[in-house]
Amino acid sequence: MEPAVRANDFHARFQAGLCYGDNTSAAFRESLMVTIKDIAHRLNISPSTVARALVDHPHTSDATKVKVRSAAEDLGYVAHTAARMMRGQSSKLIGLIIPDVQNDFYATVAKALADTCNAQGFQLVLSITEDDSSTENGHVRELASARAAGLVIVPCGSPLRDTIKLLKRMTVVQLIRNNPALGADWFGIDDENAICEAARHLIGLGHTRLGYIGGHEELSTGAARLAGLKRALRDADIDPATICIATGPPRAAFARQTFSQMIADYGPTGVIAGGSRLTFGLLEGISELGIRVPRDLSVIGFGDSPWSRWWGNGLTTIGLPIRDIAHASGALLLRRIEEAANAEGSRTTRPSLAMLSSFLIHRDSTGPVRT
Amino acid sequence: MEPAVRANDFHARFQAGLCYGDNTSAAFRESLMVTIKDIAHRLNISPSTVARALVDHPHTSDATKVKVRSAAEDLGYVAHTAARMMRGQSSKLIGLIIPDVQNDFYATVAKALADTCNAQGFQLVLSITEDDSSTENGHVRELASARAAGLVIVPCGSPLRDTIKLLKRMTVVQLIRNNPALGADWFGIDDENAICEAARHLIGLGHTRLGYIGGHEELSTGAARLAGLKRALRDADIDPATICIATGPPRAAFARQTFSQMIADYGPTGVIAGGSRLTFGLLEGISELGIRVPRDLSVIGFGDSPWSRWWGNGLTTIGLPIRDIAHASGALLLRRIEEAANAEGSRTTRPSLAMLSSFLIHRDSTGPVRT
DNA sequence: GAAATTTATGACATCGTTATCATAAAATGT
DNA sequence: ACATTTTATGATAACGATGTCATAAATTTC
Repeated sequence: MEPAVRANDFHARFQAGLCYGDNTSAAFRESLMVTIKDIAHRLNISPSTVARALVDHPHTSDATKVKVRSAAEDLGYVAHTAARMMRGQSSKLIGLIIPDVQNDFYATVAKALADTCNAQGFQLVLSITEDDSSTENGHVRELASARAAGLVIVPCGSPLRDTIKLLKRMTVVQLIRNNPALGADWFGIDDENAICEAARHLIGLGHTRLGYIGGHEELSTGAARLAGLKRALRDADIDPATICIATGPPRAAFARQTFSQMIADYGPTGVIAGGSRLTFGLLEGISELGIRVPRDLSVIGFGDSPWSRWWGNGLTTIGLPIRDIAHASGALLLRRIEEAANAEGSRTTRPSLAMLSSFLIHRDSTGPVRT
Repeated sequence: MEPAVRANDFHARFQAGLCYGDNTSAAFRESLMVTIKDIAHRLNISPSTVARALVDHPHTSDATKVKVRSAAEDLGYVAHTAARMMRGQSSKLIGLIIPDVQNDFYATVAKALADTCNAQGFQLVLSITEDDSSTENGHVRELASARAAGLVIVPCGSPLRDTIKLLKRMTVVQLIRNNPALGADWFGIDDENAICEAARHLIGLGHTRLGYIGGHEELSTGAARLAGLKRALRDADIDPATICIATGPPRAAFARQTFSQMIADYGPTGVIAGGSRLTFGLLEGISELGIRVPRDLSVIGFGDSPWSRWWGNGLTTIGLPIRDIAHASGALLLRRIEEAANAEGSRTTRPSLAMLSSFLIHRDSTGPVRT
């Protein structure tokens, strides 16, 4: 049915495919290196004056500004960010450290932050960890080395000590997951209530053979979501030991495998995913096994995607105000950056921890239990 | 007189007790500014020696290396990328300029390139244009300013002259869309054949009332895809004037609106989307109008997404070797960067243009025309 | 054991920009 | 017209790391 990606005539074409480029010789590369001194030299004025003219310094005559700007344009001058940065404390870089981008959840965050950065003259450095603490460390180290003005991070379960040490010195906003060791601001979901509500929904439909696939408990989200599940169970007088709870790496593959096993070993009538990537894996598993939803299984996904309503007759999901979180965290980060720049020294305000509510979106992947 | 507070003062202050244990006070911020001189000062050796020890220079004794490393670790030294960059030509930044990230298509590219960069010690700067040439220009300018080592770009329809001027000087690989004015390498899809194959599929099923929603013709992809459509029509002796062809901005909103109108005005029995975001909009339109697929309409999407098979009974799509393209373009970019670094000056190799084939994935959103 | 060689270190200049200060030129006030 | 302010410019010194050179120390060689 679905052919695997063909390694088509790629190589042949790659090597054969040539076109005729007119431009380019030694000159063009050197022209990128046009410096303030070059402009100064050409106009027979001092570098200082050129620098001032370029940044619209008040103590500069309009005539000079015009002259300089025109010469700069002419020579193709492009300011050297690194040299500029040397004088200031920090760069105009903002880091975004997330486990994944191929996911509406994080892609939305990336887009929102990119917008925020863009509007304020920052550049966004995208770092993907895949939840690996060592990769995470590498990214954090590089961002520290680049003197990033700040960063937004979805920290992995147990960051390396070095990572924590570095992050403590930087302007950081945590997203989704909260690691108190960082003492940093946090924007997240009310995870406990999110899962609690979902579980209640299933219980309300008569389901008692429940399955839950969530992220590791070492993740703040993993723990909170699990707590929410247990609260719902307690409230309904269901012994948690009688249902099937699985936690592990928050990846699609884990959910898919776990689900297969869960079906074989336990046979739940309702299942909840405790993460966006886990949702994806769960749906894959359901497709694979050809399970009829909601006839034979009720399903609730975590995080609403644009395609959620196209899954079957619509996937019931836990909707998240992810866009709000992303925008708010970006705005907060910028504020913190400004604070750090102005109030050189002690930070008075304490880390703010903000939690936004989720909202269950009822669609047709959940239904009353069949007897 | 006395220069502003220097980083070297950190130690003096620390010992004078001006910095208190609480990690949220002045101390931690300044400690990020630990410099090679600080290490040198503490060990009573010269900065040069410290620098050499840190980069494992051959002419350095092991004893010194150990001493220096330990002191660096101790003080929490983090190399200052910008300062390092000053001597070399270019930074360790690689730019990725794409219209969008909230899209499997581009998200996959971002992931692949991030991996490639990561493996080679580069950092990925993510720039989102939303197909706006002015935004694009801003991003390119900033990347030039940052002396990015190279960049991968999905150029927008008609880049500003300034953008082209800048790009010509940089190490660039174009993705998907090809702008010959840049004289840069390009990796793309065989767009013409992609759409041609799709159209033939519909025609083969008996459809003659066809709709096509594609990107602007000023986009190289828009033009090629349209050409493919027309070729299929010509081969089947269908006058292009008798079907409904719409081109516009490659956004979901455009496709959604256009589709509504197309249904009202023309009533096609088969429709093809000429872009990944257009596909999304088309599907939205179909949902909105409650059209039964493939009973009343056959649909072919552009670009296969993980959720494509979950749409209805499966969406027939034009599959793209996007991962291959992304990886290959990243690898090529790195090669070009290396070339540019070594062969200081004239570039001998000409821009390569590589085109990969798409593959139609037959699912259940296409069927024979009803009579 | 002296000369030649290798090895380790320090002093200094440099990358491109900008902040500081000093100075020159112009504008203002009396 | 002269003193005073304002305004425009230039010279210089940083920012932090590193490459170049010179020199000191350790090693080898005859």
